[in-house]
Amino acid sequence: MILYGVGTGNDGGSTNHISDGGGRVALKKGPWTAAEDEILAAYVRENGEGNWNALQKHTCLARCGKSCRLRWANHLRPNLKKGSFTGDEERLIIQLHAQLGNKWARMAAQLPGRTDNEIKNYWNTRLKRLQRQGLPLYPPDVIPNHQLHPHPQHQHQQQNQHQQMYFHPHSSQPNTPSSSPLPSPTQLNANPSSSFTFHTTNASTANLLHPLSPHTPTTPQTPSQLSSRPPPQPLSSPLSSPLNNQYPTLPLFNNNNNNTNFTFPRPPPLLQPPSSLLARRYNNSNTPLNYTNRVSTAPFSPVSRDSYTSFLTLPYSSSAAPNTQPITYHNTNNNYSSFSLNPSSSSYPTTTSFPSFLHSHYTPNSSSTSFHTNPVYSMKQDLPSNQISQICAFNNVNNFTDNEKGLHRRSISCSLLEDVMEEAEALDGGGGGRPPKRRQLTYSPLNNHHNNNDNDFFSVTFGQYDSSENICSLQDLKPKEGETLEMNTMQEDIAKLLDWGSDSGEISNGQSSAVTDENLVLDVHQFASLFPADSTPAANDNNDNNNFSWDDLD
DNA sequence: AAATCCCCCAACCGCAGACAT
DNA sequence: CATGTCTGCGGTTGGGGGATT
Repeated sequence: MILYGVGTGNDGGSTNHISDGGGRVALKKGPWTAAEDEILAAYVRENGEGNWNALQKHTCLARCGKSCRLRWANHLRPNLKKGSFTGDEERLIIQLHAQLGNKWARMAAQLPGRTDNEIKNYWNTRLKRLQRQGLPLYPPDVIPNHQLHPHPQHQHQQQNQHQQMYFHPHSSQPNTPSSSPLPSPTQLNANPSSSFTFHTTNASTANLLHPLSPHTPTTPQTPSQLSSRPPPQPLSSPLSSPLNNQYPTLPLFNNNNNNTNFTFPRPPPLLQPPSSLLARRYNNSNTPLNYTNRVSTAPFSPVSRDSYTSFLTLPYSSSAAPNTQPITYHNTNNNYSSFSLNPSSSSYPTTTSFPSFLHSHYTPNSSSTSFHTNPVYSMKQDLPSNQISQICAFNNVNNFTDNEKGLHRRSISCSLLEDVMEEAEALDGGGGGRPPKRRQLTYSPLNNHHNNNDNDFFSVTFGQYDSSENICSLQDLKPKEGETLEMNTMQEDIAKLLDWGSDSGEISNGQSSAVTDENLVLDVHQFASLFPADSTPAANDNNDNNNFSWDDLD
């Protein structure tokens, strides 16, 4: 293993050293650079999520696996929403916190595009503010779960939470809509195609609250949980028995009305299970990932993931793409959800279902390219660094032929269908213990990568896009047998550029997602140094094709 | 203008569970 | 079954930057 000395310590980041066989690898800590983001994003596109430690081993990225996972999950993965929480989201967070407590990951599962870290930060900030103001954490209508159902094993924790929740209960103001720190309980957007509506009618509340949300923690979420957790409760009020504390009734902000509708964007259904179920064990070997030991694509592969989330995250995809063919959502008798997928190509999520932030920059065009001149640079001014990679990927897609796009779509369709089938198996099998191993589809155009780079969609994250001979694949960043000398040189270059980027290109405050123009350009140039333009004719082909060129960055 | 306070948020750390060997 | 590894989660920290003094 080659030691990449990328951590200089003078960029705000520090280094760790881990033992790696015969040598020690300097692992960088601290803020991420745009160059590192690109490497990470390219790797995930190529190999899917998981194997975070392998990432460190097989790329030039001198980051520990945990750091990579965090960076991907919080900043780079597709369809992340950025910016402040909306009123609806804030309401939902409060509601979920009352129900779940500090289960940030579960809360994040209910808030498409939001990360647990975001929610946690939001809540902690809010907590401090309300404590300082002496206001209660919850509106009077929201009764925290643990207050409804104290459990002996958690009394200590509950007591602490109680103290948090009502820091100065006697000084709190009445939570009128104007005085409450919480958003007023106005009706949310009740687009029937993209929202749930809660009819919180007394005793039936729990039965509505709970089953409607496939990710509600007391609902079995995974096949393994199906067997290990109690089945959904029958249609009776949880209040009917003091022993039944599983499904609390939550008045949902307005108990003046016995029939209050509460609507919020529908969370992704079971098709987007907790990553803890699916992201595990992609590759436990120390050998470089390849296409034979890779786990099937959906839903964590870069291909399926993009389409998957944009496709299924209805509140966003539907608004961004009114013409997108609908998928039918079934709330089945057993309170689990399923989808009906139209296997026809017309129902496949095309670029029209891309996140809205892309639409301002990216115009789907079946025959030619768009925003190809300085795709990264031109986008960056409006987008945080975590979206740059997506732009690049979409940019790439737009450079492919219709045939290639067709292959791409079929691949994703296979992935989606694969998931549906798998989910059906899981639900049907019930009680089967562990979820079945994810099927490895026998055909996927992605499996042709090692044979034909022309189909290498997502490996082309940076560099030139339409030259089949010079595609800058992440594969090229991996040490290959017989390429030791060359790769060493490349890795040294990367190490240098990262080191150098740390010294000069990275913004000083370490807020890695806020990449400055200079920083980004420098980072791109750093990559340009790895892929000399003179070896890639297309790179200099700054002409009719509008192909990306390093020269364009100047 | 300088100092201080506070908010925000990215990233790290430790722990626990799942899984492989 | 024991052990090691990997991953995810929740708690915490620390720096940047705006607001306030």
